Amino acid sequence: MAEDRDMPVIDLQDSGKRAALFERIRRDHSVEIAEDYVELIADLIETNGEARLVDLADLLGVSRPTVNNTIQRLQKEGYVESKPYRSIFLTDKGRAVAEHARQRHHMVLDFLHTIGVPADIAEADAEGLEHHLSEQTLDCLARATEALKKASGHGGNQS
Amino acid sequence: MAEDRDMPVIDLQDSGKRAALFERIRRDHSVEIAEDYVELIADLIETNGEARLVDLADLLGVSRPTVNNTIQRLQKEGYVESKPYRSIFLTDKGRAVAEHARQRHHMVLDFLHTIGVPADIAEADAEGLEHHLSEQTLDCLARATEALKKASGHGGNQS
DNA sequence: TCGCAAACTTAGCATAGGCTAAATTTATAT
DNA sequence: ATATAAATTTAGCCTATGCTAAGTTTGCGA
Repeated sequence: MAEDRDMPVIDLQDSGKRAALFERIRRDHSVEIAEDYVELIADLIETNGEARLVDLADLLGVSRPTVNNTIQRLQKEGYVESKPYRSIFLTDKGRAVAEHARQRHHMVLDFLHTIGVPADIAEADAEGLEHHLSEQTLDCLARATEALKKASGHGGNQS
Repeated sequence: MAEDRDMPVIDLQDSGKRAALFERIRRDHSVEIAEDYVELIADLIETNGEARLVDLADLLGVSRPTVNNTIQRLQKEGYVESKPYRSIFLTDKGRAVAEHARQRHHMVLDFLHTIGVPADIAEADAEGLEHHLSEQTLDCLARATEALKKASGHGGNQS
């Protein structure tokens, strides 16, 4: 009744559900960059005392104007604060996001190391994975990591 | 020597390495959509006998013109073939990508289920995660999944 | 067969993120 | 104190992905 054509076997009635998944992916993309920036700004402030545009550009591997653009967006969205020609600071919102991102990053990394992924590959993959984990999954991942550590811990190392 | 300013504590010498990670992320984005489309086209062909633009649009939750645009890009890049006003087919290259994507999808889903993520959340997260796993990590993930199944299932349902 | 509805395409627009080149501001060093 | 270098911003461009509205084409049913 919902389909006028030839009633395909695939679940087109449920397309709304499936579509929602992809919608989340698209939404996530806009958040990913915010997280990467904010996390990096937090790192820079912690280690350097301040976050300069030029350092962000170098570390992210993009041009200065690109960073400038993004910082202005992040400022509009309330993650960062900065006055013209001055360095960049996090808002409370930004700090919260950075903290959260860092936790996820560490957890993913810990997991990847535990399952035997070489450090450099783990670093690279974590960067991509960390933005796509729900709280639920993060939770389960932590438990699984513990389980695996215990399992391999007192028997020895897995190959 | 490399830094003219005040020699920050963070590893700016190594910014090239870090930048490369983010570069990969950015590159991945353009591939993600291709994979999603191609995977879905394969599904539709398998279940319906053909992949229509209108079904892709419904399932992806985007407008028809958007699908049309993307299909034209994918055609230029050699993943799909289609003549005007006709349905969409995969090239060999497209089929290979679809197969690969599907394998990763199943593996990620299997893993998430194994660590106890509820099915609907697993579906949603898998959609985001599956594009960011290197071969190495995929391999380790498969082994970890087996290990966890064995550990938790040795009284139960494991084949 | 021929009209109408569904499917597809085109046109025109918006936003995000990328770039280079050219201002502009800030900071430094002589 | 001021020229110059470094950092930041502005301007203008590009591509990808999204949208709506308005054409085309296809194909089905009366």
